[in-house]
Amino acid sequence: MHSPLKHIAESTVRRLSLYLRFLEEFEARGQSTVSSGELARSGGTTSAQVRKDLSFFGSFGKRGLGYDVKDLIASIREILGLEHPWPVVIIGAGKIGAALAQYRGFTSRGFHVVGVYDSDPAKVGNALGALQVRALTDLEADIAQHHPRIAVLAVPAEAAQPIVDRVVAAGLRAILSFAPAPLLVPAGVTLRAVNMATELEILAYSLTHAE
Amino acid sequence: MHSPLKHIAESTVRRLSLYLRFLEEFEARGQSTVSSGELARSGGTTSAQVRKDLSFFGSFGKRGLGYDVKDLIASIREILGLEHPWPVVIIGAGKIGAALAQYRGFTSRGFHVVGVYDSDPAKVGNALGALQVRALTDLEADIAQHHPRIAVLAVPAEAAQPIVDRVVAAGLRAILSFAPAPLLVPAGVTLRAVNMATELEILAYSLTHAE
DNA sequence: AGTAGCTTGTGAACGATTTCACAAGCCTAT
DNA sequence: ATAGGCTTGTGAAATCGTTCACAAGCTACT
Ligand SMILES: NC(=O)c1ccc[n+]([C@@H]2O[C@H](COP(=O)([O-])OP(=O)(O)OC[C@H]3O[C@@H](n4cnc5c(N)ncnc54)[C@H](O)[C@@H]3O)[C@@H](O)[C@H]2O)c1
Ligand SMILES: NC(=O)c1ccc[n+]([C@@H]2O[C@H](COP(=O)([O-])OP(=O)(O)OC[C@H]3O[C@@H](n4cnc5c(N)ncnc54)[C@H](O)[C@@H]3O)[C@@H](O)[C@H]2O)c1
Repeated sequence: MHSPLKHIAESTVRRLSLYLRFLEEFEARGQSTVSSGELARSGGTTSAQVRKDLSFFGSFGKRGLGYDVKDLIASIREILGLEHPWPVVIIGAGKIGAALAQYRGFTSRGFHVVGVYDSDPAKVGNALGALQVRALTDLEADIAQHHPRIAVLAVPAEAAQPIVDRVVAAGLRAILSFAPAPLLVPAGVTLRAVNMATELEILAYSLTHAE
Repeated sequence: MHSPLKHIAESTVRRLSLYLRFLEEFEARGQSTVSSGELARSGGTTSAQVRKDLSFFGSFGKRGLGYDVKDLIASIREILGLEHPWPVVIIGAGKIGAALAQYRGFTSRGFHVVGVYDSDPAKVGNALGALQVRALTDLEADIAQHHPRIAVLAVPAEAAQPIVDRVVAAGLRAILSFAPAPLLVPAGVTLRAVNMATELEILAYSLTHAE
């Protein structure tokens, strides 16, 4: 695998994550090799796209044969940085925060929720699966102790920016926010925002402008 | 507003949704006009981008002055198709389905949840805010009666494709899926998939490859 | 009425991403 | 050992999306 000096497009990284999912399905079905064409068909893209995406990081296939499923899984996991687990904190133990805290789809992919925090004393101590909601005041001390690498924000929009500032001050460098609020982070911190109303609005647009 | 014969990029539609949110904040603060530059600053983009995005749909501003906040809100709402409410069904009343069913951020933007469905008899009848979970067997009859336009899927991955087939057969043409499964829809149906593990994996990639 | 100061709307330039197309390479069969 | 059939890896071309840069147009002021 070369070290990618070039900047890699987000769309490429997103597709690698998709390929990984399909490869795991191929593996579960006992298929030992896969061609770029098969992978493309599962992912709704083209074989050239699959090969180009991989080519940014190295050369993983055998001409005439395709890719070894297990090897390619290992390679993509390494590219994405998934060879080791990522500890995650969730801030906001409301409806969506509670759902995320108990989501097995995170754990199974190596994202371990090490803490869930809420500012509401009525929520503190509640059990969420194996976890207990902790007081927001414990956040900094817990971060110093457990070194989570990613923060997931599930607080109301107006509470989001102060929380971002706190987790950044505490040393976190990656944030996934579900709050529909514009958030500012300093350079060097990656922020991703999932906005579900926007997703529905894109669907509304597509229905409105369908022929 | 011209009828956009040209295909509009998804990134443009997504930004329009964002602009709408900021415009509503400007309106709430009593600001009556806004320039493309101000809008750009809120949205983390450039003034040229804002103007270009709008220009695909017509000409909404006044040179030297900017945009009238109320007028632009109305125009963007019309572009996105938000002048009328959109009835939505949610399928799967588990943790994430329940959170979505009670999410006020949908209702406030014109997406009305008219039904929540689950195949588990133990869940049927449960209250979710003002709604009651209904049996999956009621789905087709309810769709015929209430004509929802959008289906939100919050069922386990392996249940997702059959549900997609059912809602498509029942006439729905837009689906938002939270299930991490590759889904096929016929031409003419828009499917969007939100994959939270992928979001975290993109963050893991960015942390892994940070200098 | 004319000027100064802003801001829009938009072709054209640029940059990024996707698609094309094919040489290179591997496997099997003869 | 060679041929045939496949599939990769990758420059080059094409397409798509963003940014630039400026003429056109509005308001306010004199
Ligand atoms: N419910 C959904 O389906 C959904 C979907 C998309 C986005 N969201 C967004 O996610 C966020 C949470 O939504 P929800 O439905 O879970 O709301 P909720 O009211 O159920 O939960 C919010 C939680 O955050 C806690 N909180 C408030 N301020 C806090 C702070 N400063 N620090 C820590 N915790 C704090 C509250 O005590 C509460 O427990 C909102 O921004 C919402 O817009 C929700
Ligand atoms: N919990 C999360 O935070 C989260 C986040 C992202 C994605 N997801 C995905 O969303 C989906 C639901 O997750 P969840 O955590 O809510 O799981 P869950 O087990 O709490 O809920 C799933 C619900 O779907 C119902 N169901 C199963 N088969 C069905 C069918 N054929 N028709 C209708 N209902 C059916 C079940 O009875 C259950 O109530 C899963 O695909 C999951 O991967 C969940």
